[in-house]
Amino acid sequence: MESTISGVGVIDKAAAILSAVADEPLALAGLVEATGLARPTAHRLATALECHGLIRRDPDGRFALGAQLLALGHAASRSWPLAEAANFALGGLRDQTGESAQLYVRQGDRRVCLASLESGHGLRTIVDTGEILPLGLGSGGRVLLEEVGPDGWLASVEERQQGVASVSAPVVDAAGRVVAAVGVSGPIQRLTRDPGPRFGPAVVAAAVSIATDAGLT
Amino acid sequence: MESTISGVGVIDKAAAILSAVADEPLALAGLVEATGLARPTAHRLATALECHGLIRRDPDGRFALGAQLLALGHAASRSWPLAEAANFALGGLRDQTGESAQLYVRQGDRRVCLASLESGHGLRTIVDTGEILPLGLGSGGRVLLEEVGPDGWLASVEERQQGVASVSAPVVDAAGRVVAAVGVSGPIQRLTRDPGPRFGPAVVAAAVSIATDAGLT
DNA sequence: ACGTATATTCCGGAATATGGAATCCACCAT
DNA sequence: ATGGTGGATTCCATATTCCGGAATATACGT
Repeated sequence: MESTISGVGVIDKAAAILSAVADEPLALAGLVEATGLARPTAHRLATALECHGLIRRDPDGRFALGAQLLALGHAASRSWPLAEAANFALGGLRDQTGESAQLYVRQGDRRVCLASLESGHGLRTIVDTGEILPLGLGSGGRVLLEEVGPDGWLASVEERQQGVASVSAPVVDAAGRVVAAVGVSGPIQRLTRDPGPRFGPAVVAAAVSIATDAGLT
Repeated sequence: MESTISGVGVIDKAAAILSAVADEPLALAGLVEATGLARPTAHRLATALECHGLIRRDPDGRFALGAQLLALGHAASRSWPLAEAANFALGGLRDQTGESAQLYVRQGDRRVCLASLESGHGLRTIVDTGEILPLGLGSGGRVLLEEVGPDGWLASVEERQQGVASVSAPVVDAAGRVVAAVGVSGPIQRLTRDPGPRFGPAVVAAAVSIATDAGLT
């Protein structure tokens, strides 16, 4: 029976419960449907998670993500050397380009925003820390899939969102593995339909700077 | 055999691993010491959590909090009606008082910051969303312990941090239970050593407004 | 090349999670 | 009040799953 993905069944189920509940608060019946677990099992695990603050009950009694996850998320970004290093370099990148700058890491078949600084313009792209975006769409995602051009950067225009363009570059570790993607994004009006040549070099420089500052050498 | 606190042993252990790792990245040996688990058990559970992105390995191979926790933390604050309502009311409170404004909820024997807006002053208190503070110290924490004065607010001076004072009020649900604490905080120089009378009414008003907007009636 | 410290895997035994069925509860309509 | 319905919650025997001592592998320093 190799139906367990992590080697520990209970943890697979708990993770399934958390991501089911992450989409929207769910009553027990909804949780059962979303996870495929038996009703007593879903209930037992959800209440167990509730004991540890990973899940809470909303005013209607439905299961929702708990306060402990806020604390852990905060601690997670604090403990990430990459995020510390990035916040400095992203500041420079934003000031230099005048556009919003973000850092993404891969998480399974998606990407998570590790750090984000917003442009001062009224019209700007907004991505929150912790936000999830697809891997295949947008320059940041495709950089994480190792699709990089010969100049070390990759540009995309209206792939993920209408009217938005972006330029990203990989942050690589000593072994050459892509560990993150830095990028700037903004409206086509300012970035134009071919933003690569104009923003690429600055983005690549920021990526190198982040890798150095984070000690990936 | 009542050694299990949530009813599901594996979840207790996984939660212990997460909070151990939240303090600082740990090698397996450190994880064993911090949790009291057997080495193989700690390893198996940690790698299982790693499969789901709740834990990652830092460049030195130690266990640290994973990217999925950022995503879940973000989703958690999104799904919190209280946080939505608070961000509006906190803005008003900050503009009205000129000081930093925060919302806390209780999480076990601590409190977690659900939302935070910072004062425009150069000298100001800074608390991040997701940050953890003690329950017993500071007006916000003590409000969560139901210690409220007759006027509906509570002030504290230099309890938690030197030079800082704060005034907080409880957000109560329909049943009268305290579900959160709103407050303003800032340096004694501006708040004085008796900030209650000056800020209390505005804080109480914000608390009521949050309760209403969040649908707690 | 050797020794040490650490991480990782193995595997039999035993505690633990499982889920069908029964129970309880809140709410609504009669 | 009373019966009925849709949910959540608890029970419990069973088998599955997890546990952890011991063996092994790996990385690192000398």
